[in-house]
Parts: sequence; structure tokens; C-alpha cells
Amino acid sequence: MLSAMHDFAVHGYEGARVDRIAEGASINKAMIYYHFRSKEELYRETIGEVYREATDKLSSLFTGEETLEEILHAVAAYHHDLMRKYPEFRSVLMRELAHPRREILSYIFGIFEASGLPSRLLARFGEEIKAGRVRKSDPRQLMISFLTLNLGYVMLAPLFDLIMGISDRELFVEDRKKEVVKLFLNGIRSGRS
Amino acid sequence: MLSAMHDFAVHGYEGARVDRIAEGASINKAMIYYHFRSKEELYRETIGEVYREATDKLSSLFTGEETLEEILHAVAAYHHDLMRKYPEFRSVLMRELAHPRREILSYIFGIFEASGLPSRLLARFGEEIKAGRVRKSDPRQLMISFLTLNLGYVMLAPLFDLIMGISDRELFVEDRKKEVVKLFLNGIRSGRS
Amino acid sequence: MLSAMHDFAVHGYEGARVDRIAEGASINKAMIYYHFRSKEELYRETIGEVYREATDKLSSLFTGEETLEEILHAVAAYHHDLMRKYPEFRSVLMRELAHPRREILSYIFGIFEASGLPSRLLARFGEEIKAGRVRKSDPRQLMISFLTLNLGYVMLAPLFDLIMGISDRELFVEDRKKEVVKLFLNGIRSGRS
Amino acid sequence: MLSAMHDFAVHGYEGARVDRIAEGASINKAMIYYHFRSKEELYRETIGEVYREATDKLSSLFTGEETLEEILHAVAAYHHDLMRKYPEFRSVLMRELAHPRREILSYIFGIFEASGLPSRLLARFGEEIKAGRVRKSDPRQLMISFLTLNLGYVMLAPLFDLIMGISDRELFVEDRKKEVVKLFLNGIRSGRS
DNA sequence: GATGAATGAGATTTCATTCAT
DNA sequence: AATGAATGAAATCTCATTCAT
Repeated sequence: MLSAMHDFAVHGYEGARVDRIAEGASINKAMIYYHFRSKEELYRETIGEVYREATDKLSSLFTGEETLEEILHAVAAYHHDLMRKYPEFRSVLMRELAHPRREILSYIFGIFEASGLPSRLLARFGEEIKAGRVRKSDPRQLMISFLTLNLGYVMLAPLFDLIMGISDRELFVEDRKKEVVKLFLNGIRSGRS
Repeated sequence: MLSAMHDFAVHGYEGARVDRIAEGASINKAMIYYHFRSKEELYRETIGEVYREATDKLSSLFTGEETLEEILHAVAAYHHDLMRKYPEFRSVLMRELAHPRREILSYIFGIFEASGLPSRLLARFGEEIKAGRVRKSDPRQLMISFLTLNLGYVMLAPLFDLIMGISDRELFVEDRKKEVVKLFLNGIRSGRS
Repeated sequence: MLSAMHDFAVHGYEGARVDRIAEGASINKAMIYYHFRSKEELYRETIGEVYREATDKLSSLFTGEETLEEILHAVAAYHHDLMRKYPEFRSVLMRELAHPRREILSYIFGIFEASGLPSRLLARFGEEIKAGRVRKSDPRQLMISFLTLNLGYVMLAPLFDLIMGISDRELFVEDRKKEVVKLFLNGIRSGRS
Repeated sequence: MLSAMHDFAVHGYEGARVDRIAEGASINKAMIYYHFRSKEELYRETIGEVYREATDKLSSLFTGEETLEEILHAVAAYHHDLMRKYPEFRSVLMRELAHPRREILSYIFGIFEASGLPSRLLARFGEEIKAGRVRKSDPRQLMISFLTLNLGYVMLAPLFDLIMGISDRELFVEDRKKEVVKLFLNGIRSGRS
């Protein structure tokens, strides 16, 4: 339900109004309660839909034969794709992460797990370090670094756009997807740092 | 008012309850209205206090004589210090950034401006690129990369701790502060990438 | 409709839910409105059925040739029979009598009238008093005494069972039917009281 | 709260309207929720007040030195006194007894227990039977008979008044209080029945 | 400064009833 | 006869805000 996603994004769960959502969806308020038992269920279903899609998509993204660089590029692109498809989801997600409830955390955790991404990447980093191609470091730090390089901009875009005077975000994003991988790969390379 | 910060952090602005805040502060609800004009003003004052302190602190942080590395280290440390001092502020800030209102954005923008950090760093990156010590790239991308490497973990710590199985966060943070600078400096170096 | 009677008994007219009644009857809610004009009509029909049966049964109970004792025994037995057949009716009836509406009172009044019982019993008491076999008293008091001796237990059984520690109600009822007549007949006898 | 008692009496718990109760009490609806947490609590407090008074009164009614007849007279009078003081309570009570919830039953049970009445009367009946002054019978039957003779009319007055054509209830009640005791005492006497 | 009571507007939820198929 | 969806009115409850003391 798009109208619901919109209200949850703009006002948050507590600030969202069932009245407004119904009006936005051009249906009678009582119909919301006919299809969903409560505002809470409406909320869960609304974000659950996106979560499920994200899980499915991420799971199918990798065959296991990719190079490290390919994986990084795919992940970087995926984050932006998801946010382009569900622009309002960014708000909802951030609010959830602002004060994460165990239930929601597990939900998101599940998405990552389903993709196999964390374990695969961690293992991969471990191998690369052992092989001497990546400098000695905690693989978890590397993983977090890469994810935050991506998610950080996705989440904070409005602030950064203002501070940095970014006017054409589409263009900037295309650039960023490459920059992120480049910086990261350079950053973790073993060498005379 | 700690009780207010707590409620705003846990429930968000719309979910916060004046009743609960009063009870948490062991005062009569009407007293809140004696000190503040409205819930909105209470909110602004509550977070404004932190904002002001952050502004002051950041402004005084730099004399202009620091090396790039010193600046990066200082910024990395500062983020964690602020969050350690006001742990609940992280939630409040994230909620604000989830659906930023121009007014709040300007507030935060002001903090950065006051510190002189963005312009100084951008200029500095420009110089370093011109001097060939940093690979050719958009200084804004570099700036965003560095900030997200820091802020990303600060904001998403609960999620990352779960995904990565981090149990001792204090320790991990100490490690991260160094890792972030190292990865970034390595990542932006000019060289045979 | 048993499901309706059940809901009216358990929740009362205002507390009964058309949804629940439909579900209990395994039919679609709209079907209820196909058969009955409204909740009110459903209610009237539901209890009207029992009322009509009670009227018919009581009317046919007496030929006019019975002795006083026979009548009393028949009435005492009849109350319990009705409640055994429609156990939930007791609740419905009590609720109605809790705040009797003229319309419902007339309904019940009609049952008594149809049976010819009140006038017959009152006349009979009058004769017995005149003949000196029953002590001088207001026949209406006698009538009420006999009816309450019966109806009182029927209506308050759950409370009495608790207070008196009655575990086998069936057995107790058999005993009560006799006790009631005996006590009453003894109680109204003329003699040296 | 009289307005609440009134609405509960006339409409039952489910049919009572907080709006109406507030209006009847000339207070703001929200004040009801300020003083009572919910409609349910308002209900419990409303009837609890009467229950408590009844408990206290009944407990203090007997010193232990009364003759059987005195006790019976006192009980008979008490029922009518209570109903005269809280005329609407009759409705509320009947509705509760229509579909008794364990919690409410226990409440009422407690009142009887506190008065010591049931155990005292049962014991008394036992003694009288053993002494041959009361005919052999189940004391519980006697007890129920006496209570229903009283409560029956109290509860069913509106119906009986209609059926019997009783116009001056006050007068009738005075008569009934004596009649009930007389009929009962006669009815339980041992003798050639 | 401090408090308990008060209030109006509005939020979520419910429900008898009807409609379209 | 049967159903799922729809609706308007209203019910319970909440909450920011103010008042009287």
C-alpha cells in the first residue's frame, strides 16, 4: 500500500494517521481494518513487502563464481536500485534503525543472512588477507567499511547534498558507485601504507 | 532535560508523551509548560543543547595547522565521543535525518559550517589532488566517503553488532577509529590502482 | 438460530455481534440481513420462538380438572423443563427482566395470560381461603411466593450452587421440585401458626 | 457515580455509553478516563461501592444472639432497604447474574460470607431439625427457599406488579416482608403434613 | 514555582448495515 | 441464496494544552 508507506515515511509510525492513509488510498478508513487488523499490522505488512522483495533479490544476486570486485559492484548498485524503487523506504528504515526493536533487527538480519552475503564476504576477506592481497586487518572492519561507504550516502543523501552543494543527484550516484569500490579496494590493498 | 531526550529517542517526536516525560523527570506536567511553550519547543531546546555543544566543540577543534591525518583522526574520535556523551542523541538524530525538515537540516548544516570543516577539508583534498598525493577524484566524494565511514558505524552499530557478532563494542570502536583513517588514506592515495 | 441465542445470552443484546453470530452459524454475515431485517428483528425472532413454545406448552398443560397440588407440581416441573431445553434462555430472560421494556413485559405477560394460570391460581387461592383450608392472606402474595420459590432458584442457580456448595445440580433440582411444593403447601395452610 | 450507575442499569455494561455518562455527570468525557482507567474500571468501582456497603452493613447486622425469626425478619427487611437506597442496582445485579463471571460471583459470594449469614443459617436449620422443631429436610433447600422468597420479588417486581395488578408497591412490600417470614416458618415446621 | 483537575480535538477501532456480483 | 468488500456513524480512549488554586 503506497499511501501507507508514504505516511509512515513522512510521519513515522506514531505520527502516521490511519485517516490520512485511507484518504490517500481513496478507500474508507474501515476498509483498512477489514484488510489489516490494526495500524501495527498495516505497518508490518507494508514494510514486510519490501523486506521480502529485498531478501529475494539479494539471494538471487550471486552464483558464487563472482570475483570480489564484481560482488562489490553488485552490492553498491543494489542499494541504490532498491532506494530508487522504493524512495520512501529509506525513511522508514532509518526510523526503525533509530531505535531498533529486536523484531525488526531480526527481520533485516534475515535479509542479509538469506543473501549469504555477510558470511561469503567475510570468508572472502579472510582468504584475501591470508593470500597477502589484502592487508592484515579484522574482516569485520572491512565489511562494515564497505557497507557504510554505500549505505552512509544512501541514508544521509539529503544532508550531504546540502552540505556539499550537490544538485544533480542521479549523476552523483553513478559516480559514487564507482568511487566507493575504487576507494575501498585501494584502501584494503596490502602495500607500503 | 534527560527524561525528554530519552522519550524523544525511544518514541520519536510524535510518539513522545508529555505525561511520560514529566513523570520521568518527577515533575508535574504543567511545569513543563511553565518552562517551555509547547512540546515542540521542548523538543527544539532538548536537541538544541546538544547541537550547540557540538558546534562549539567542533569549532574549537582545529587551529588550521593540522596535518590531514590529524584532522581525520580528530573527526573520527569526535563522533564517537559525542555519542558516548549523549547516547540517546543518536536515535534522535537518525529520526530527524529519516525525513529531514529544512529547519533541522539547516541546524545541522550550521554545525558543520561553524566548524569550518567541510570547506577546509574540501580545499585540502583539492590541494592534495593537485599536488598528486591523492588520486584524481571529486573532493566531495572523498569527503562523503570519510564521513560515512565514521557516521555509518556510529548510526548502524546495533545492526552491525548483530550481523557481525560484535560483543565488546568499546574495544571494536577503538579499533575502528584507526581502521577508518587507515583505509581512507590508503584508498585515496594516488598510485597504480 | 442457536448461534444468535448463544451470543445474546453471553453478551446481551447490545454486546452481541452480528459478525460473531454469523461466524458461529457458519454463514455469511449478509445472509443474516437476508433473513432478518436487522439485529433487533433477529433478537425478537430468536427469543420469540422460545416464548411462543412456552405459551403453547403452558396453555395445553391444564384441563381445569387438576387439584391444587397437581397444578403446583406441574408448574414447578415446567420451569425446570424449559430451562433444560433452552439453557441459554435463562440469561436472555434475566437480562430482559433486569430493565424490562414494556414490549417485552407484555410478551411475557401474554404467556402467563395464555396459560390462564394466574387467574386460575388466584381464584383457586381465593376459594381455598374462603373454605378455610388456606390461612387468610392476600392471594397475590401466595402466588408470588410460589412463583419465586421456583423461578428464584432457576434464575440464581449459579450463585446458589456456589454459596451452598451444590455440586450435582440435576439431583438437587429433583429434590427441589418436591421441596418447593411441600414448603409452599405447608406454609399456606391454615392452622395454629 | 450516579450517572454511571444509571447508564449501566438502563443499558447494561456493553450498552452503556461513556459519552452519556459524562454528560449525565456534567463533566468532560476525558475526566472519566482521568479518574478511572477505563470503562471497565468505572463499572467495577461503581458497583464495588455498593457491594462494599452491602458487605459492611450485613456484617454488622447480627450479634449472634438473635432468634431465628429475628434473623429472617432482618434479612427480609435488608433486601428491600438496599434496593430502596440503590434502586438501579437491582438492574445491574440482575444483568451480572444473567451471565455470571467468576470474578463477580466471587464478589457477591464474599458479601454473603462476610455476613456469616449462610453458615449461621445453615447451622441453625440443622439444629432446629435435630431438635424436631423443623421437619426433616436439606438445610440448603430451606436456605434457598427463604432467600428466593425475598430476592424473587425484589428482582421480578416489575413483572409481578404487571401480572398481579399491583399499584402501590410500597404498601405491598410492607405486607410481603411479613408474609414471607410467616409462610416460610409455617412451611418448614415439623408436623402432620 | 508547583499541582490536580479540566478540556477539546482528534486518534484508533468497531459495528450494524448495504452493495455488487 | 450467497459472498467479500464497502461504508458512515459512532464508540472508547488519548493527548497536548490550560485553569484554578
